[in-house]
Amino acid sequence: MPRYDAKRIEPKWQTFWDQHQTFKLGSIDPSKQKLYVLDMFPYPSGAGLHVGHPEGYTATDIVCRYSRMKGKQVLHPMGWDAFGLPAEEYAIRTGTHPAVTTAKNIETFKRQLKSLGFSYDWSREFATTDPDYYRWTQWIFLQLFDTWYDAEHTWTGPDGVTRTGKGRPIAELPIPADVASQGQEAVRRYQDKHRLAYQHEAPVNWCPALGTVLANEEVIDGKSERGGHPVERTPLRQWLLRITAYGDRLANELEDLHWPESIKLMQRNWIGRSEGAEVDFWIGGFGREPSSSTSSRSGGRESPGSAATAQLSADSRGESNQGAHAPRSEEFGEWKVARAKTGFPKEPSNDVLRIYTTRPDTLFGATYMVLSPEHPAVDRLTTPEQQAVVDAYRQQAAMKSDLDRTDLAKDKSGVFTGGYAINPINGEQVPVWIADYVLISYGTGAIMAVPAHDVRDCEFAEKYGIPIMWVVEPPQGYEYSKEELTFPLERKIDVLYPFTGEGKAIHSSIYNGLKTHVFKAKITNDLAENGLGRRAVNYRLRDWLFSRQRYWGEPFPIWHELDANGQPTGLMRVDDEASLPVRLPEMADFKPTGTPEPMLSKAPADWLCKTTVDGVRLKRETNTMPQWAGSCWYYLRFADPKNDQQFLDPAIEKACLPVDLYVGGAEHAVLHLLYSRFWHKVLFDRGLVSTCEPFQRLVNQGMILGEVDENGRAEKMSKSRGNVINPDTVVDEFGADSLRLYEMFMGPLEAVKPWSMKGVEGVSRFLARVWRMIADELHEEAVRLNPAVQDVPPSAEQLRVLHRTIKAVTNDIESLGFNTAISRMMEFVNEFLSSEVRPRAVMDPFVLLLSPFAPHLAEELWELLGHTTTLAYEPWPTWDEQHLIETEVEIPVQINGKLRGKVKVPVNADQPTLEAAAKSDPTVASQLEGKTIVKTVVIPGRMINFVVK
RNA sequence: GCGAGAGUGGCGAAAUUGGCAGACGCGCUGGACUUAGGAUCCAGUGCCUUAAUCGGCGUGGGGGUUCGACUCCCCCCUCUCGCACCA
Repeated sequence: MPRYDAKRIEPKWQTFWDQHQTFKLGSIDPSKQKLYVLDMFPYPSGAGLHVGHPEGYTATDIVCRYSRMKGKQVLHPMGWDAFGLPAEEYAIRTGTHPAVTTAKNIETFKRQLKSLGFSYDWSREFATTDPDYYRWTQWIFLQLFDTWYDAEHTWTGPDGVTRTGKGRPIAELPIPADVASQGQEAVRRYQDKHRLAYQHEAPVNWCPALGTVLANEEVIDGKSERGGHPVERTPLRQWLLRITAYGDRLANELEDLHWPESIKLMQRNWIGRSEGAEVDFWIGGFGREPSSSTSSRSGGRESPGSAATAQLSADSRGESNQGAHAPRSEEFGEWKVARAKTGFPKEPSNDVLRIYTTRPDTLFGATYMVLSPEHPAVDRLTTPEQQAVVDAYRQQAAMKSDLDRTDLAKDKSGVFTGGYAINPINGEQVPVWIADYVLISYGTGAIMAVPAHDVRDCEFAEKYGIPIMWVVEPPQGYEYSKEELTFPLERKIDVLYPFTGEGKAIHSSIYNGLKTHVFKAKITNDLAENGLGRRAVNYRLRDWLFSRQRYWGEPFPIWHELDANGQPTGLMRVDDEASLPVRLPEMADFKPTGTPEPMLSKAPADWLCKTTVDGVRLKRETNTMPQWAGSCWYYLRFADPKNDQQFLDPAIEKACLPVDLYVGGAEHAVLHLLYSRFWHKVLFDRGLVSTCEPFQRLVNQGMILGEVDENGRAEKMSKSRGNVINPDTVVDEFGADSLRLYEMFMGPLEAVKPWSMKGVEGVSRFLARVWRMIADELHEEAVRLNPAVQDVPPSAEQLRVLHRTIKAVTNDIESLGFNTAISRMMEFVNEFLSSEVRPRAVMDPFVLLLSPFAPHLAEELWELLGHTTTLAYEPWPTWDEQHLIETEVEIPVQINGKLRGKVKVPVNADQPTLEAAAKSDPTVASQLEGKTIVKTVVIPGRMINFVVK
């Protein structure tokens, strides 16, 4: 009994909290302050809890327990992100239904979390796989399906900021007259094209072994992240969510969030907004008069500023080709005149190639164009002579995954289509190539190539002997250093390299001499005025591929209409709200179909098909949603988890949201955290939530590495390295309080830190010392107070130590500096263990300070100190500066900035007193001997410095 | 390559606005109590020098600002993370 015994104490209090529902949050009182503290809920894997989980969970638990004692209403829930591939993979191997595996894993996780004493309100627990939850996931999908993005709509948000662009009900989508005139079906198809949730056919990463498409981030080096199976590119009709519509708002509204700058930056980069211009290059009725070849051009390589480039000035080049292509030049002139009248069309017409560029100021340097191999104009442009190579190249490109295509270690490749286009700014003919370094999914899928001022274009032009034309003069003093030729990676281009910076325009006709940024604005304007171009914004962000061919995910609440032959018409119906959830059908066979046909296509016919009352045959959508769907909105449901009338009561939403503190790993920086923000904004636009952003403050806990090895290095924990620490064994050996305290004591929450079992022992010893400070360890039979704990008034020094500790611990918790908070409590204990008398008036508040960190031990000691209720809602101790005042302080004495001694002086000693005291110090005196004091710097109560010669 | 962050004892780490570098813990050394110690307690512990003081050197390296720099400025090195043909 006498020793500190976590095994006895911890289950006792865990049972107590359960039975008393100590941490259940009832209805919210709007007059009291609320605090919503959220952990990223775990995927309940078969491996059980990892020591990384309790790191963030302990941090939030400390904040919650502290905040409750400060009188706040704390919402602190926990649940399970339980859909996903691992359970389904396990089902394929063993035949165990994913629901069974999932339930078992949740049970393990819950037992483990409970054993750590976290103060979750377990009455709010749910899993994303619960039909009562995914019912509303499906419902939110229907909201996305029912929404279109009105990019013109201007409105003012709750923050007073005026924004442009808002999601609106599809019923409010204006239908163009020509569509409306074609009847109801045309209108429906038009609407379907504008929904935030839409279907689109595109090449995707298809993994036959896993039987599903994968997101780009789930594919590594052309193989699946899970299992290392090959991934193919296959065009498939898939569901996409129009996240790109929200690109601007997702980027801009990061600004005011209390998030780590690195995460904000990652999101901005991921969204990748760029500004530039779209420009139409004229191709006319191409194919009639293929140009002889590029060799007719002055195909030599020019160096910057050489005579060769001057000779290729816009005018002379125009003339040199005049003869060979006179008819086309005339037509071009006519086209240009027409364009000036009609303006720049919304969609590119068939007689142009529309390109996107961020450097319209380099238009005069465009010596060729590149289309992505999938570009629809390739067929029209390709000449008969080039048809074979073009076809071969396109086929080869189609086989490559995105990752293969973007692999920098590979050479650039491409083929000439035989076709030419005319540069609208100078009437020059430029050859049109196809190359897979141009992606169909970005911009317009076509570029103007300016090898003099773009690294990639330069490499390509070098390889294929395409002329290079300098149109930007680098600023004075710019050095054409050879090293900058390095691209990609270690490969050198040793002839010429591009200048990609800003400078002054050359060889650019009337624009010569303009600075880059001025030129950009001016030419964009000029192009727009002549209907040849327009300002444009692009994003690296792609629409979110939202469907998977797995079983273990949310079914879509969507039906496809079938025609008389049983073929889909492309028209859809939705399940009405009352019929949700669309439950997963029971299935016995989890083997992948082996084709891109979704698993659910093997579902029973009564689930798959039905006929409407008006006789239309319908077939269910058989894709399921990705795992991210459930985690996109779980933080909302926690506020109102049992509501079976709506996904979230608006009054409760206003009272509980947004999340005030969100803690989790940085690995979700551009996935979950971006997807959630997107959904939240859609829900906001549709009036379903009242804030623009879901997570006010975000903190990323740092990864916990394995123990430092003999080389002084620490590596990631992994099964293969055999350095994984199981929280269960730590709890078993040292107790939950020790594990919690250790994980907080290791270092700053956000830092990457190595594990140390010795360190756990250390904090465990500290807790034993706390126990000994208050409990009587010498008494063998019963738990008793240590005789040193007495009902006597504390000394001034004891009060000083107490109040210093209260102040430090309070401030440290506020700033999430848990490691230093713990060290302050250690100092307190070191102090009082050597004290014969430990006044109860000092021990009581100390136990309260300790309670957020080591709640089991604290409750036990609180009881031992004679209290009869839980300390969970005891007022947090406050400090009084009065007690912190010291009468005497030790002041460092420096000579020329070097510490030479220390003197004790009264705290309010004036400068002369201080100087005299300092000079009386023997060491200082001897150092000053024979020297002149030139200056004396005194910071009262801080330090004194003699400057001597 | 681009972007972000970080380099402090043997190890994990502390250090308000520039003001005593190394709090706290681990480890180590010596001692006490012990049949025993992986329990507990006491003392010491940045490095060099010293019997001990004194002294000298110390926050990745080099320069600078200042009475005074882990902290601010410039250059360089190393490590970690993220992105990686987005025109």
